[in-house]
Amino acid sequence: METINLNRLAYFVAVVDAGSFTRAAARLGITKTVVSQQVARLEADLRTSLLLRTTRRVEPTEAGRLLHARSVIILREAEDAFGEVAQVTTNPIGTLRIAAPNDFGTSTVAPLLAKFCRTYPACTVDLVLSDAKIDLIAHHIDVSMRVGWLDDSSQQARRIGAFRQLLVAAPDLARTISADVPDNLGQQPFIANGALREPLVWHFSRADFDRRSVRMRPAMTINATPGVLAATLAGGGLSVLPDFLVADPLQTGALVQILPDWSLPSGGIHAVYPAARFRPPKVTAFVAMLEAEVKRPSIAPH
Amino acid sequence: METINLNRLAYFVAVVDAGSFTRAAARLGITKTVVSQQVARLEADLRTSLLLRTTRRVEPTEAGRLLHARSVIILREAEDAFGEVAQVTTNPIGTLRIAAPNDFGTSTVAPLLAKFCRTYPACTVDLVLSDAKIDLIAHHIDVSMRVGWLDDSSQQARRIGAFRQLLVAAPDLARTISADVPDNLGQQPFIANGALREPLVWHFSRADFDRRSVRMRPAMTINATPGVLAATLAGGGLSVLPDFLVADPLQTGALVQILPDWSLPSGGIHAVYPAARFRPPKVTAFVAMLEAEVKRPSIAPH
DNA sequence: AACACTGTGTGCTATTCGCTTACAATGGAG
DNA sequence: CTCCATTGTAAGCGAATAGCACACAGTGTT
Repeated sequence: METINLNRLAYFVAVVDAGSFTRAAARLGITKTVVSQQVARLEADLRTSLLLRTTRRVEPTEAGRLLHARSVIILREAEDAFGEVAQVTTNPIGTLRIAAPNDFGTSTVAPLLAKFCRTYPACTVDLVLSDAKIDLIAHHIDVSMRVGWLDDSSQQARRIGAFRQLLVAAPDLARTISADVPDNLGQQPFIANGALREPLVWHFSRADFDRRSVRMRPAMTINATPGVLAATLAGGGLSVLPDFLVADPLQTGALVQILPDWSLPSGGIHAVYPAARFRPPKVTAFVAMLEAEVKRPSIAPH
Repeated sequence: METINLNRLAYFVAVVDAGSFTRAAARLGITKTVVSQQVARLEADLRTSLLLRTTRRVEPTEAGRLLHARSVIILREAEDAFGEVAQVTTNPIGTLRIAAPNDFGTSTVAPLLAKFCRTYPACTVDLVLSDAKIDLIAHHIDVSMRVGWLDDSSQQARRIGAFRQLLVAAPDLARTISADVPDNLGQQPFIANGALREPLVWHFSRADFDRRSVRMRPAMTINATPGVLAATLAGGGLSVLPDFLVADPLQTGALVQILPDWSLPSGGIHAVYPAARFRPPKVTAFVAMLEAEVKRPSIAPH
């Protein structure tokens, strides 16, 4: 069957409800000519007279009454549907699926979710922790947190903060290190992070001009950052860890920063969105909250 | 709120159902370009992304899933509504409201209704008997039977038959009338029909050239034709009655035709429709059946 | 009988629909 | 890893449609 123009239903219903083409046109904000024409076309499409017109009165035929009753329902449902969509597009509401790497997700994102759910009670959150790069669209991810360095990607991303990488060790081990330049660090036991692209070579810099590259000697390799942290806390060796993971241990003294005058390359914290024309408010709200959290002084670069 | 183009819902739903713009376009019989554009406009209207597109996969967003679920319902309801209307427009179905004058309605229309309802079981009939000319539209009349002579009217009419007017009397009275020309009929007792425009002056004609006009002398005036018939059967006088009313009495001998060589003006039997572009099949079916009935030899002009 | 008002027919313009062509992106095959 | 088929989108174009202003015929009221 050929498809029928649904928009004309609204015109037709308006005429029946108003009991007049003129009033319907006024209500719709268009000319009565158009209303007359559109209804006539609807009748032509259906090959039915829907309205019997006098210059004085407009009465629906049996078919007209029938169609009117059903069209009213249809139009109200459509309006409801659009209203519901409008809710989603204007308010933070619905299910927010966040992807994050295990370390950052556990240390920073997960603690924030409680506050987020409290602030936006209409939102439900799904946090998907995974260090693998997953297909945002296939997994219905609204926003993916990426920590480190973005490879070229067509997806839309926004840098919401940065993190420093800190060379740390347990206090007992740290005491044995007296050097104030990175050159000889290769002799120290090092816990390599197998999740990084280049876990062993580190580029130190100081005061914008002093640069040293050091190749570490791995005492052990662990392929997940939280594992590296645990081994480091246990005194297994030096390691390079992001600030957001070691902020607490450093404050409590469970870890000590080695060579604090030297810095390692900083990485970015990014929110990556699937390619979409419009961003749902739930996503914007969450990213804003996370950005504020990330920029809190406790883990901000000094 | 501004109105949203409902037609685009069909495009959007087709894409979600097909899981691909290309397949949706094929199914809709249009180009994928159009589908892409229409969905994009729908998204612009709603200021929401409904679909996340890859060249490989199309996934609906949360808003998209929401809208899809509701749109499917809306579209199916619309299709149902159109189907129901199509029923009414293609089959004799629904309520048929017929207006007819008391005499013709009682003598001819009413007896036919049983057959009509049997032939078209999906039809219900409302027969409105009234000698007054009523507003077809205001009373939701589908077809009005008019017997006699149509005055100028903008409404659509169709002549489905004719009737003769017969000068009749009860047999006892008829025996006292020996004249074979109408000239002296004015001396006979006459039962005038007050429902006619000119109840007393009658124009007789014979053989295409012999014409006489006679003014009758009313022994009584009755303003409803069935009453005139009753009084005539009782021997109250001569009267002029339509053939469809006196067919039976003439056959049984309860009435006798006076001056059978002379004819009185014939009138038409008309079906008058309210002004409408399309005629419902129930109306067409009824008028056809009535026309066949009217043209049956028993009451056809000789 | 004059009049206000209704719905419709008629030109006319702006927007939209739909097609063809061209192109960037993506995932699979070799 | 490269080639290639396929997908969705952009651009340009012609046709159909929506919408307007205007004029007009019919109808009920004053």
